[in-house]
Order: sequence, then C-alpha cells, then structure tokens
Amino acid sequence: MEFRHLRYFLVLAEELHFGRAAQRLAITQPPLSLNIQQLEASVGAQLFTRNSRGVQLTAAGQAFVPAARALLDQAGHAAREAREVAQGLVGSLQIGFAGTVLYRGLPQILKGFAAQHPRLRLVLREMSSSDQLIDLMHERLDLGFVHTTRVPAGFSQILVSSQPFVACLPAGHALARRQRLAVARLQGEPFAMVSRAVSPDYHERILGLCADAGFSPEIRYELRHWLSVVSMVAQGLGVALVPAALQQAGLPGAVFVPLQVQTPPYETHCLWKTDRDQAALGAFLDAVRAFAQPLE
Amino acid sequence: MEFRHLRYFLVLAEELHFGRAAQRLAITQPPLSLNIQQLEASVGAQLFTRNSRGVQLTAAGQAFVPAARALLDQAGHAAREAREVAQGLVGSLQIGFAGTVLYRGLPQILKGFAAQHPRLRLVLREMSSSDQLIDLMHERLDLGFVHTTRVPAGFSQILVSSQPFVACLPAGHALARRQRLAVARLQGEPFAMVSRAVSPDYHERILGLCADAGFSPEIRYELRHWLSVVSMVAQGLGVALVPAALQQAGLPGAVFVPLQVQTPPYETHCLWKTDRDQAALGAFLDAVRAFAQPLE
DNA sequence: CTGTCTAATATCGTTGGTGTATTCATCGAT
DNA sequence: ATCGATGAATACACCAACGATATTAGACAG
Repeated sequence: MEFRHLRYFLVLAEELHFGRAAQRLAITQPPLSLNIQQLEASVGAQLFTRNSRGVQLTAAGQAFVPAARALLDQAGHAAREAREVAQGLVGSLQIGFAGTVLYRGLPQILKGFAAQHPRLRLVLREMSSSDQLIDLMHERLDLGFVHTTRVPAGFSQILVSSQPFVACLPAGHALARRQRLAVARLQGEPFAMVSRAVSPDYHERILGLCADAGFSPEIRYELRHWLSVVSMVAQGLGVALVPAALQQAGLPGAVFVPLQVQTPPYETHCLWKTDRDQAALGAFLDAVRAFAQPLE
Repeated sequence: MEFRHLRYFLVLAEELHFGRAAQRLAITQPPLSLNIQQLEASVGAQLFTRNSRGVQLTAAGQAFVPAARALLDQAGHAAREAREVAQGLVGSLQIGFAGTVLYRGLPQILKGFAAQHPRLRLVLREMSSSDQLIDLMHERLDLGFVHTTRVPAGFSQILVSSQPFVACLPAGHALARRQRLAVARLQGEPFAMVSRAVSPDYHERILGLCADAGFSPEIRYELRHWLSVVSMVAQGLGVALVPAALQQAGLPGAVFVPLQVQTPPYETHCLWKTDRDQAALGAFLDAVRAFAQPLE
C-alpha cells in the first residue's frame, strides 16, 4: 500500500468514474485503473464494483474510505507536528531548579515564556543543584537553575541572579533591629542551615563566612530546604545566613539584616548542555536572557 | 512521504546506526541515507543528528516516532478491516421488518445469527412492507421482512413464514368458544384493521375474505399496528381477522379461532436486491434459510 | 600521521509507474 | 439484430527513481 493509492482511491470514491477521477488527479485513466487494482490486491479485497451501470463502492470500499482519509490526514499532522517541534513551537522542556529560584526570577521567566509559547509544555522539577548536574549530563533535564559554581565542560550558562548573603534573625532577637550586622556577632548563636548533602556549595560558603569572622558556627539544625531554614528562624529557634532573595518568601517572624562585610554574592546560574540544539530550548533561553539582561 | 520512508525511519530510530538499520531492512546503506534525507525533506525538519558520536534522534524525530508507528499500524488495520468487511466478518446490515415478524421467526433468526457473527452489527427498523420496498430499492435497506406479494424485478426472496388467518375475538364473545368459525358469522361485527396506508396488501386480503363470505366488513377501527388491533379486540371493542402468529403475542382477553374455509396463507418473505453481493448479507441469508428450511 | 569506522556522494542498471494506443464489454439507438 | 458510443481493461513503450556498487569525506584512536 502506498499513499499514492490512497489519494487515487479517495478521488475515485468521490467521482465513481475512472475517466473523471484520472482527470482530477492529472493522470490518465489506465494508470488509475492499475493503481486501484494494486490497492485492492494489497488490501486483499475488492473495493469497487465495475459493471455496465458504472463504478460503485463495495461494502469493503465504503469501510475503507474513512480509513484512507484518516491515514492521509494523520500523515499531514505527523509532519506538521515534527516541523513544529523542530521550530520550538510545541514540545516539552524538562527544567530543574533549586528551591530559592522561586524567589529569584523563575516565576517571572515562566510567566513571560508561557505567554509567548502557549503550546510548549514546561515540566519543572525542584532538585538540588548536584542532582540537576547529574540529570543534565544524562540528558534527563534540558536545563537547570543551579547554585553550583563548578560547571563541567560542554555546558553553557547564564547568570540569572546575584545576591549578597544576609543575616536572618527572629523578630524579637537582640540584633534584629540593627541596620547592618558584623558576622562575628553571630558567634555562639544556634545556626540553621541547609544540609551539606543537599547544597554543598552553600554549606561551604557559610562556613567560609564564619571562618573569615573568626569562628565556627554551631550548627543546630540541618534542613533540606531553604524555606525550612527561614521557618526555623521565624519560630525563634536559631539564626541563619541566607541569600537576600529569601526576604521575598514573606514568612512572618523572620527579619533580614544586611551584613557589614562585602561578601561575595550568591549566584544563580541557568545551565544547559551546549551541544543540545533544541529549538524549544533556544526559545526558553531567550526568555531567560531577557530576564537576566538588567543584571549586566 | 511514503510508507517506505516510515518503515526505514522506525528501524533507524531503533538502531541509531545506518549500516545496521540497512542490514535489518535488507538494503544497503546508501539508499537508506537517501530515504531518510527524502523523509526529512518532506517532513520539513531534521529527524536525526549525524555526527562523530553517532546517530541521534532530534526532538522532532522523537515526536515523529510514535506518529510513524501509528501510521503503519493504522494502514494495516484499515486493510484488515476492509478485508473482513469483504468477508462478511464485520460490518453492518440495515434490516427492515413488518411488526408481526417479531412473532414469526425474526427473534430466532437474530439469536442464531448474532451468536455466529458477533462483530456484525444488525440495525433493525420496524417499517411497513411498502416503505421497506422503497428503501430496498434505494439501497437504504439491505434486506427486509415483508408481507407484500408483489415483488419488483431484481429482487430475490425466501419464504420465512406461512400461516393461515384466524379470527380474533374478545374472550367473552358469543363465538369465542367455537372450534372453527365461518367467516360469514362475523357479518355485522365491528372490525378492527390495520389501516390501508400501512399495509395495503393485508387490507385487501381481509376485504377479499369477507367478500368471499358474502359481506363487506364494517371497519370501525383503523390502526397502525397489529398489536393495536389485537389490543382493541382484547378490550371487547370489536373483532378482527389476523395472521395466526399474533396468538403468540399473549395479550389477555383476546381469543383466536381457526376459520372453516381454507384461506390462502398469509406469507412473510425475506426480500433483498439480487445483485447486492455483500458477504454480510450472504451470511445473514444463510441464517434465514436455516430457519426457513423446516417450512419446505 | 595513519588506519578504521561511518555516513554522504557518484554512477549505473533495473524496476516500475505513467502515457499512448488498442481491445473488450455493455448498452442504447436505429 | 446490427452498429455505434461509452467506459474500463490490456499492451506496450519510455522515462523517472529506487537500489546496488564504488568511492569520497570526516572524525576519531592508536
């Protein structure tokens, strides 16, 4: 069976006349007869009756009409969809993100992108930066929003957000009403932190900040999520050093105080395998760049 | 786009290696390369990336895999269904029937047939014999169960049921307890009849019977259905001459008495256009013949 | 730098699809 | 009944395109 046979068949099924059908198909009558015979042979059933009263569809032919139409339609659809996937108009992107990116631009990026590409499905998964790197490498993710500073070869990145660390204190804390705070004053306070396993990069940065201030923090709480850290502080159970973005979480009971020393900023990068040339990925990166531009 | 392209594409999508895919397809590698290029051109998108790290599906290619599979599957299904329709294994038959056939064999025929051909859909429509003839002529019906005696040219028939007329009387009627009845004794009684428009053939037969008995019946009730006639009688409102089959309707209050004179039997025929060679019709006719055989 | 592996390109032969010419079958008119 | 008209099937020739063989191009490993 060939698509040509289906096209010829449908026209003949409409015209019920070999001569006219052939004319409509811009071929002559003999090849049309031949093609119909071939189709009937490949289907294994007679599709038309030809007698003196003219050409008629058999029951099998009538059953075949909608099937043939569906096949041609579907072929067109399949091609169009593949084309649109190639152009990045439809498809799906697997995107990973570290929790804080929810307060560092991801919602804005998504909103702008979804409006422009309504048929592109974005699958978002909150993951630790390290897990994202693994999945990006295995191509289970198309793109990730990470805090990791060590970027493997073959990856490209865009700086999405760069923010200083700030102290996060309970509202009633003695230091909470200061304009600025020296890290050293947090010595002896019970620290809430994201666990090393989840975010080793952040972990080291906090330890480094404290070391610079001359002390080692007393880590009382190891949590698996930034919001848990802020919650802990909000309930008066400890203090923390967190990216300034967490202020926007809006948890009541937590106060954020800038640090006196100029700490190296905590950066969020958008990361993807350079050699992947998915059009949908390109379109999404445009949206990311549009958001990141003001930063530079 | 050709089916050949789809077959080649799917094998290559599995193997991701032109040489091996070509081997599986029992062709050499160059034509496979060419065919894939042709498919990509007709789809309008690149489906594979070929580089030193081997052959990979693009996003468009991944989207195209299930579509291609569906197309090939559907082509097979379409052919198989047409074949089965041609063989009479599946399909649908439009069948008309006069009301009384419900008591003259139709249920038995349907039961036997449905068991043997579960995938053949039977569409049954209760219609007057004359309407059936019209629809049979226009091929809106494949087959009809009629009482008409005048059969147009080009039709074949099978005698399904042949039964005498009997008198139908209210249970309390003076004549109801007789073993046999002369038609003449019904003179003056109020007759219930199926209207001429619905069943002209029956109408004339009743008038003929009465005429033979030397009187003209007083038609008090003209009804549109046999069961209505018997109902009328059952409620003591009149008498009727009906095919013996109506006894089986089992309406309480109606009594059936054979006639003394040997009336020509009232026959039910199964009717179809001779030149229609639907396999499903043939299968159904076999079931009808199996039922009708004992009659002969 | 060379050998190997893999896909693309070049060229050729053959298959098969289409066009032209003709035949065959049926039906209607004379 | 014969003849002519109509419409589909058949015969045959030609050319496009499909696939095979041979070769080239590019990437990578040793």
